[in-house]
Amino acid sequence: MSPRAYRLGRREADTEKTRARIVAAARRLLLSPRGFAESSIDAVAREAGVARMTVYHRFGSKRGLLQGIFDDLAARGGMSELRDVFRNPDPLAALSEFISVFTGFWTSGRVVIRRLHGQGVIDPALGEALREREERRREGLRVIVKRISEKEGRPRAAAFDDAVDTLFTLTSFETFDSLARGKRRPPDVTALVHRLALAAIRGEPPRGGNKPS
Amino acid sequence: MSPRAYRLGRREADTEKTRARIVAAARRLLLSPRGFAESSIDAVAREAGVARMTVYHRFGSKRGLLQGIFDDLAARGGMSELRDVFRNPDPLAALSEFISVFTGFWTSGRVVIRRLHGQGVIDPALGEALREREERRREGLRVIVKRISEKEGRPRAAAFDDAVDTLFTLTSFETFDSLARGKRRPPDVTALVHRLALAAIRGEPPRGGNKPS
DNA sequence: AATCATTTATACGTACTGTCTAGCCAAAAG
DNA sequence: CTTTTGGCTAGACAGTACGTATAAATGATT
Repeated sequence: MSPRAYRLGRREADTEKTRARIVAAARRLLLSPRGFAESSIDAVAREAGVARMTVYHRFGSKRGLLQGIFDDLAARGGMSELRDVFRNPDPLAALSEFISVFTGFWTSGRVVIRRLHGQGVIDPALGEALREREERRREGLRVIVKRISEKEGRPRAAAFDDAVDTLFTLTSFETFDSLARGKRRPPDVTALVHRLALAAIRGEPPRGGNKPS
Repeated sequence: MSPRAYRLGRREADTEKTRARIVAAARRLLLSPRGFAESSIDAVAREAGVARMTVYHRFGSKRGLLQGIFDDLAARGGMSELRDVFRNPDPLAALSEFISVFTGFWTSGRVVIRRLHGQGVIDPALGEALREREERRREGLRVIVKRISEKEGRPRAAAFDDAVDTLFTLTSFETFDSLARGKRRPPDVTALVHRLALAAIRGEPPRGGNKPS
């Protein structure tokens, strides 16, 4: 009747290893040209050298597995550097670093992130989960923009949201994925985005009488 | 043996009607909250009041159906106005109109386009088909940027590709979809994008010594 | 040695895609 | 009017995938 006390102890390391193996296998399959088509739970389990049921025990569902992959990417992909960014006293420099960090992150898991985002559009629940994680990026940008406007003294009201949302868009994966093509390497993308970002926070109205109709 | 000559004549109108009914039904289902989950071929056929086999006869596969939906959107969504845009002698004004036309297009089919793009990421073949259709947008921007640089005399070499790709990104569905949130209506998005677009073609280097690291 | 959590093996149920075949129907061709 | 043609339909089938249920095997913990 009374359950006996039981801690995993040494076993915990093993279970973490299987979990990692599954995530790694899924990531590998997601990278393949056929992408999602090859990433059935069955295929992932085989690639990881594990039974199909184990995947369900660890992640509950395919959705859970995909969320696990994303979190794994975020953990490895240099997101930890964000702490340092906000320690920078110069907010404009912080913005620069912020952009660099995310360019790096998108680069590190480009194909996988692209597929995850795609699936996030198809599966509303997964999309919501991914969007939740992205909101931290927006929150970070709010802090930076606030500091900039305090320092430079530009307190226009609606302009604040415009600046934040614009920067959020400019630092999004989709923008990166669209710009990083042809001969343009990640640092070049960073430079491009940086220029646009400065234009966005400068907030000057268009001159020359070419108002959008 | 020798097949008799046969033209559809009046029947053609009927077949076009069924085709339209199927596309409309699919679009309707794609709009529903559950989105793709409810858009099985079977469900589409039922919604259109048509047999499942008919859908296969018309579109060949689910992929074909989705391509059909996209083409249908482009045909209805004001893409025809693009002709007029390029008749505008002032290239900067043309750019303005170009942005407006696409903001309008993205607005008109926002949810459906979002789901199609998502599926385009999952299904490489569909993705290629969609990308092909998008290349016309890039081509149009090349023309506009060329005219601008001729008029304003800014012949920097690499800057040309940068300007085109940046404008392509700024006028993409993803940018629109990211910016059009909260209280921001489509015209506001147009204005935001327009400002950034001008910054992009102006091509000034960032000042103030905040180079991206 | 008893207990517990992880992992496995196997079988089901359900849903969807895509193919095939045979047949129905109305418009076109003769 | 009769025959032909092509779009549409009906039903069955194979293949694949997700998710669930159940019982059992494994090996560390107590």
